[in-house]
Amino acid sequence: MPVFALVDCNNFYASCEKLFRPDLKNKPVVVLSNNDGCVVARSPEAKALGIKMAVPVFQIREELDRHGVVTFSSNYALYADISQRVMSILEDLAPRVEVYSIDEAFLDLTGMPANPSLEGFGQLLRATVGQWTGISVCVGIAPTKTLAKLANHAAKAWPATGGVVDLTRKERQRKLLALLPVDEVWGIGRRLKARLQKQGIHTALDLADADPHQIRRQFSVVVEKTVRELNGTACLGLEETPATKKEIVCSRSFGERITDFQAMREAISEYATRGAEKLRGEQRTAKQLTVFIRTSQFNSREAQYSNAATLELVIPTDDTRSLIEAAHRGLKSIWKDGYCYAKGGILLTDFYDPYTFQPELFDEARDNPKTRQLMQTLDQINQKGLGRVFFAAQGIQKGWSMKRDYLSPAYTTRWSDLPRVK
DNA sequence: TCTGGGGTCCTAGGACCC
DNA sequence: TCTGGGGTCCTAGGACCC
Repeated sequence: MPVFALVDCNNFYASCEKLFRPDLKNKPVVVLSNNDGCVVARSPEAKALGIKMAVPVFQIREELDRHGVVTFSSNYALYADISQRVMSILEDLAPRVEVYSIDEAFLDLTGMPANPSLEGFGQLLRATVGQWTGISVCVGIAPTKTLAKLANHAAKAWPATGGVVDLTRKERQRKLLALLPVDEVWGIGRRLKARLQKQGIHTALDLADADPHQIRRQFSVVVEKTVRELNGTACLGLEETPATKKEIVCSRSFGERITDFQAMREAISEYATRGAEKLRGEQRTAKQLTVFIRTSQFNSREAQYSNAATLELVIPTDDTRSLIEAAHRGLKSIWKDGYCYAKGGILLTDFYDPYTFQPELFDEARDNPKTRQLMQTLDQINQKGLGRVFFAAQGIQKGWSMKRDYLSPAYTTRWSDLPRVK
């Protein structure tokens, strides 16, 4: 029987911020999304105050102030760095690891001796990660990934479990499933919940007991697999090597609304540049680029407009200049004056390996060793942080760039920001 | 005034082919 | 009168995840 463990960091972003601020111990802390828009992480103290996940900040500003909640803008570089430390500890302790997201990993514990118990092993993971990084994690153990997710949920919800739940036994599985609403199940979101409820399926156990064939007919193979996984049949395996990306998106809400073409052109150039960097990081080239712009979907009093243009490049490329140029052409074709734009971005698709693309006979091949060298040099300079080199099209003023009013220092990635011990 | 960003997978329907 | 059927590829849209 396969055995999976899901290790999930508790309140990850909020915990990262607290690591370097001992003065915030026992204080409520929240972390905001890009642009300081919504709440995306809460410390236990903030949860206890009843602050909800994903709520727009402007709606609870007064509440945050009243309770002295400390707010942080997302500091992605910091979280990624801490995440790496946690993951490398897991990789040392477990035979096979799938890094599933910035704050969770699946482990394959199949064949692991039951002595010390699986639960004991879970405790070892918790203790080691806690001691070496200061991040607290919970562990769920079960014969399928979907059940391991639920076990982890239980470990978080009930402190009496000591942060580890072993759900390898059938009776325990059914006992837990009966307690959980169906939308706690991995893969069941808002829409599916509503549709399932119409059929009298309310708890995770109801879903486990549904007929898989009928579920497939009425919903999809995905939901069918979920039903089987809830019954202990593993349909999803451990994926150690990350699948190669099929698309890359760079998109942001603007700090201030954009109304003039020149500013939008700068923003789109910036996204095309970021996209090209990501592409080179993945060692891929792209043959398609989509530009999109939109007004705010939340403001019903403003005139609404949203549009996208997809361009085919002559040859697949990772050259920032070609991608900026294509993005400009696309933007020009969809731009309309007179709207207050709230968001824009680019999407790269149709990927190839560099060097392996066969151009058509008359394609003009701009992709040559010199371009490649130029881009490499550019990336190296920017990685070293020697004062960023950038394209004039990206602009200098950047009134549209995102709001990050409560950003913490780069404690772990910038020398000048290292925390001091007095 | 102020509402995230980056992904994946599946399905249905149309175009096209033999 | 009666106008195939099956396969593949593409795209748009829906749903979900963290």
